Amino acid sequence: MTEPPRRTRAQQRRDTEARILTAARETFAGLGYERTTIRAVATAAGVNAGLVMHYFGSKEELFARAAHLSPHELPPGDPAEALLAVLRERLEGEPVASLVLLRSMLTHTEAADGLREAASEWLERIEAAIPAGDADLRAGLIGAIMMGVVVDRYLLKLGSLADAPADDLLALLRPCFESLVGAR
Amino acid sequence: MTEPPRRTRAQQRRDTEARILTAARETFAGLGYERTTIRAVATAAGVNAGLVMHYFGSKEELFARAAHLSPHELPPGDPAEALLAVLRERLEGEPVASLVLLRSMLTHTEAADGLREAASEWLERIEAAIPAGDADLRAGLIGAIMMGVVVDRYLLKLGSLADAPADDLLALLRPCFESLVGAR
DNA sequence: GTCTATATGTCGATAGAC
DNA sequence: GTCTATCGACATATAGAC
Repeated sequence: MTEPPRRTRAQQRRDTEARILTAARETFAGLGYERTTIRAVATAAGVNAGLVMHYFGSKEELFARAAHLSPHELPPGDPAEALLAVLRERLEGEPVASLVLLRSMLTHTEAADGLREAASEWLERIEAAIPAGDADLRAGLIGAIMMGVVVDRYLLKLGSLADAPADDLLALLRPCFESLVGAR
Repeated sequence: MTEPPRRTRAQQRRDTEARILTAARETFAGLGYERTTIRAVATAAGVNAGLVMHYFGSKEELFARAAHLSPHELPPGDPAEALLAVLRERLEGEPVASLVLLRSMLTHTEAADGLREAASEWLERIEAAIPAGDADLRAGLIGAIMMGVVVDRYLLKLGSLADAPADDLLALLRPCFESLVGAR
């Protein structure tokens, strides 16, 4: 009997799979679903295109795995401040995982669906925290605003949001959130 | 000599070209740049794919012609109310022409550039109307908010913005715009 | 576990018939 | 003015060698 290999085949597989997944996330986040090719992901991960297919089955499956994001909780306490805290997380470090879905949300149905699913649960909680009768509209606007700010800052860079300190943005947005959360 | 044709070749050409352009706008707005094919546009316009190429030269050129939008002015008077008036235009009728650029802004460089170009001129005017020292940030946030609301309402439909009356949305957004426009 | 070779499809673009 | 035919590039996905 020979020495057992220092890394088993299963370990090796998990390793390579993780490398592919990281490369996929970066490529999908950068180029969107249509423009990223299995070949490009494979090259970025240092493996062959066939191997990516062998592990993930299809491009669609690879995207689903790459786009899977852990749901974030809405902290307790004052609703406006809780929302600002969530937005702060999104604004302080570039959220690569979220960008996978955001980049393709307008051109790839599965991305839009995934985002809708994540958002609906989230919107419900915001609604529940808002006393007003038109809580759904207010929650929808809050969601649209947060989406717009993150998309502009990380993907679109239309204005000067890209380089601004998160604190400055949050300070300017606080009155907005307060008025949207506050009762009529 | 025979009777002159009721529609000259030039007229016919302008006619067909317009039909193609309309079909292109709808398809680009609905599917984005990558997923729309010349063939699909041609079929929607009732002509052959070769003819589209013959008239527009390339898919990129067709997109540029379809995406060309007329710049909108910022009305004079109170800045916050002026912005709300502009947003009202966007929220009352589905702006198909704008949606061509918006749909592809995250996945097609030319669309992002076109939007940036249109936005920069626009942001400058908003900045000029804002007294505060951090006018660029405030203007950037206003732009991001308007973008987020329009995208959610017409393309993403995450929440309940899609079916809401424009007046309700504008009423809820007024305090936001006022606080962003107002001096510190 | 990983790679090679290739089947299969679809796209943008070109050339030319009618 | 409009359509037919086709080329060449590149994609996903499959089958199987090593």
